[in-house]
Amino acid sequence: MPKVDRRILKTQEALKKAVIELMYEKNFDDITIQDISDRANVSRGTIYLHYMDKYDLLDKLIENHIHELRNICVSTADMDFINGTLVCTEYLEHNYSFFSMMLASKGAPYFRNRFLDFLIEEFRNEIDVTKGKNQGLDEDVIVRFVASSYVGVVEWWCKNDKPIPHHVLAEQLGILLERNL
Amino acid sequence: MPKVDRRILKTQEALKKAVIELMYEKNFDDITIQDISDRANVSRGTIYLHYMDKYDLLDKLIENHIHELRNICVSTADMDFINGTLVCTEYLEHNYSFFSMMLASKGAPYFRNRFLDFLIEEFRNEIDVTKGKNQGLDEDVIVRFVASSYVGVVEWWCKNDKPIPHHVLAEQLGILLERNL
DNA sequence: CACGATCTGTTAAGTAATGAACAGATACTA
DNA sequence: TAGTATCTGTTCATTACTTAACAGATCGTG
Repeated sequence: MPKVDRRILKTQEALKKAVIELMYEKNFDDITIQDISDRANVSRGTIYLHYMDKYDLLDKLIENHIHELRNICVSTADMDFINGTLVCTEYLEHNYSFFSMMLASKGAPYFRNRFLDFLIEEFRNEIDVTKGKNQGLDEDVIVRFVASSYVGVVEWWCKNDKPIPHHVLAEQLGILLERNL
Repeated sequence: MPKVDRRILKTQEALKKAVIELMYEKNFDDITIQDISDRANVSRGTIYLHYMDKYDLLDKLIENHIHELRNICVSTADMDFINGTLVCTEYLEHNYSFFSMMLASKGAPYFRNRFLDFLIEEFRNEIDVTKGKNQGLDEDVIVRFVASSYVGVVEWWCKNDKPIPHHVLAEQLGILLERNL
């Protein structure tokens, strides 16, 4: 790892934080590059040193989180579903402002789909339709079934402002995943 | 005003914030330049672009706040004591982490004295021993009397974790100042 | 429609911050 | 005591960010 300059990390952090904050306040399409640079306290031109435009910035922001989740899946591959999911919900908890904004706000179907695709891809590695409880079922069907329910539950959790602690969420989701995979 | 580069403001902000945070955790003498640069997420060498050493940094930090308080005194010169003091306590409230750290921590007599000197200087402008209720009193005595009591009350307020809202503090201090000046 | 205002994306020149290195100071400890 | 480790203050070349300016796009309003 070539170790990136801390200035790069700082401005990118500031920009991402600014976007999240602004998305709480207005629709993404109504957010201007100037809004973002003002909020992040960064020169407007600097944004273009890192991103093509505001859509690219949002993209990278989303992609980062998906990437992190993917890493978590790799590192928890040998855990059971409850403990593996616990690591995931810890990540959700820790980045709650992002996920709740992306899932609870009306105008963000883009992330929901991106999240769903990621989960489908992950669960496809878990499923085995040649033996066990899912023998004979269609892989596409069962994968889609589980991924959709997972997104739905996380959506519910975010939209309702964390009605249960994240570790309880992990436990319950873990049980349900265990039952279906 | 030549308008300073926002990078300068950002690093100075980060450094000041870092010092305040660290002073909650340990004695100022035990804080190293490295601690500060690490906490502020700034390169160590950068500190020396702005300050001579950590004592200079602390000095400037204190001086900034005294300077702001002085400006407040100028801008409130034509208000009565209650409303004028309200603007001051708003400033205390807004920078509570700084003032409480500086006044409530054991090892910070330096700021207390700096604050006292500032108040003496300010009250000297207010006092008139040639007429009114203080006619015949010694200027040094009355100025010192009022300034000491002011510091004492603010110290009490900080050490006891804001036992009353700042505007109540302002009102009561205003009455007491009115009575003595 | 024309207008003023605002936003965009890009450029250029200047400035601040960076990481890495350095010798010297100070402190711990074996 | 020597040896190790950490901190300091400074330097240097490189990089990222800054401001200011620019023309062109978009938008709402008279």
